[in-house]
Amino acid sequence: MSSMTESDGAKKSRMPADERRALVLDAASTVFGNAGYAGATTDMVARAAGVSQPYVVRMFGTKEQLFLEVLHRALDRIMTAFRAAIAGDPAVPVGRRLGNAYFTLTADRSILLNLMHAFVLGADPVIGEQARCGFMDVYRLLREEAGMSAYEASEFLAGGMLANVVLGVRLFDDYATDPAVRELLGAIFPEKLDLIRQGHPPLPPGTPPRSA
Amino acid sequence: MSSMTESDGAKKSRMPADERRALVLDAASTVFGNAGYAGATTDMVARAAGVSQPYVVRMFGTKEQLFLEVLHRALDRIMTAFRAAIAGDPAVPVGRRLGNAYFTLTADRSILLNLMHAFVLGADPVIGEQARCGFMDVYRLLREEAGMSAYEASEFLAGGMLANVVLGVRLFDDYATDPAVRELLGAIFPEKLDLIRQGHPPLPPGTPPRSA
DNA sequence: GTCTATACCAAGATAGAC
DNA sequence: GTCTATCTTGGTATAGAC
Repeated sequence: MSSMTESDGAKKSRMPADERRALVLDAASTVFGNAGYAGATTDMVARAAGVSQPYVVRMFGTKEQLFLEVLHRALDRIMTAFRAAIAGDPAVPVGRRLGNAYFTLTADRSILLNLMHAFVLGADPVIGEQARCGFMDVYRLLREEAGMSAYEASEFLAGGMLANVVLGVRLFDDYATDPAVRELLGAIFPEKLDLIRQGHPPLPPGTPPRSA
Repeated sequence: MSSMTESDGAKKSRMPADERRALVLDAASTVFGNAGYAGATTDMVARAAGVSQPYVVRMFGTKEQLFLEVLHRALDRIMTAFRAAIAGDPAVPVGRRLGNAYFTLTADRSILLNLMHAFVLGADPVIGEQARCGFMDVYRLLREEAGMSAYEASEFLAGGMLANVVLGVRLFDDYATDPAVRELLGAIFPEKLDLIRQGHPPLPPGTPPRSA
């Protein structure tokens, strides 16, 4: 709870800590998602969040801790979305429900991209450790909570990883020009293609275009 | 050809340019594979290759160009290995042959890891572009040269991406301790597990253990 | 062909004002 | 709670000797 009473109309003024924190975390997710852990700077994050660079460091301690928070939030979102899917309509098969849930997550591509950045940094003593744990947590959820077999779980994960790579490599940018791209996207996201065609999916509403 | 005549017993002395260049490129592949493009430094590469930092810059112009060479070499290795597999024994199905070829590539994990680092950097104007092209080149090879359907190709790619992630996140390090890890690896690399168990595969012979 | 020395800049983090 | 100013480190790249 804050002691402030003035109305905050998206102002530059001060706001409750939790709120600003969430704002910066969102910005960090986007920036890290695009540039990766090492490629991103705390200054990029600050700019994207509209605050000063020292402030983001102050809030999260270090750049590494900030990334870890981004990573954990991403893992949380996935686990939560999957659990909701598992608890969903029993008329449709779990795999299908989970696939839909995953596709929905795609709307904010930074979630999946940060996972990938972490996954590929397994050599890092701290990030790598967290990445391993997170990855296996998802696998265990698939096996134990969703009731998938080892084979089904690995097939599901494989599809997810391909989707992540397709998001990461920005294949959608070439959707219009390259027929092979269209064909591949159609194979990866069956019956989602109509959504994709409408420009809906991995180009989230609130994400400002940002290079490097 | 060099004008030198002295025998080079892994000496610190000068050697033909091509040879040193290949040496540095190998080192760069390892270092970039572990730390990623931004996370790696030209100094790490220099150390790993046993030369001075300015020299690696001199040889390749910039860090970015060095990474691009590493990336292209990785793509080359894959395309070459796949084409060899396609031309292989017609008695065994193509998908099987390609899978085996991919598993063999796994012996030098830096090849696959650098691909992943590049794939997830699609937002980068130059690396991203190369990554997109390389990715689609592989897809087209699968479709046009290997004769796979769009569905088969995407399934194959999905399995490959999962394998890459498993390499990146260093799941093999937990092979002994975590039963879930063993189960998953068994599902991903069927009938390769005996090799894995012997410690053979993604722990290549000549790669010095390197953290960060 | 390869090194040493170094210029130069970018980035993370700290101090302290408001 | 948030900023400005700044210290410090580390990293790319250049100059030039051997």
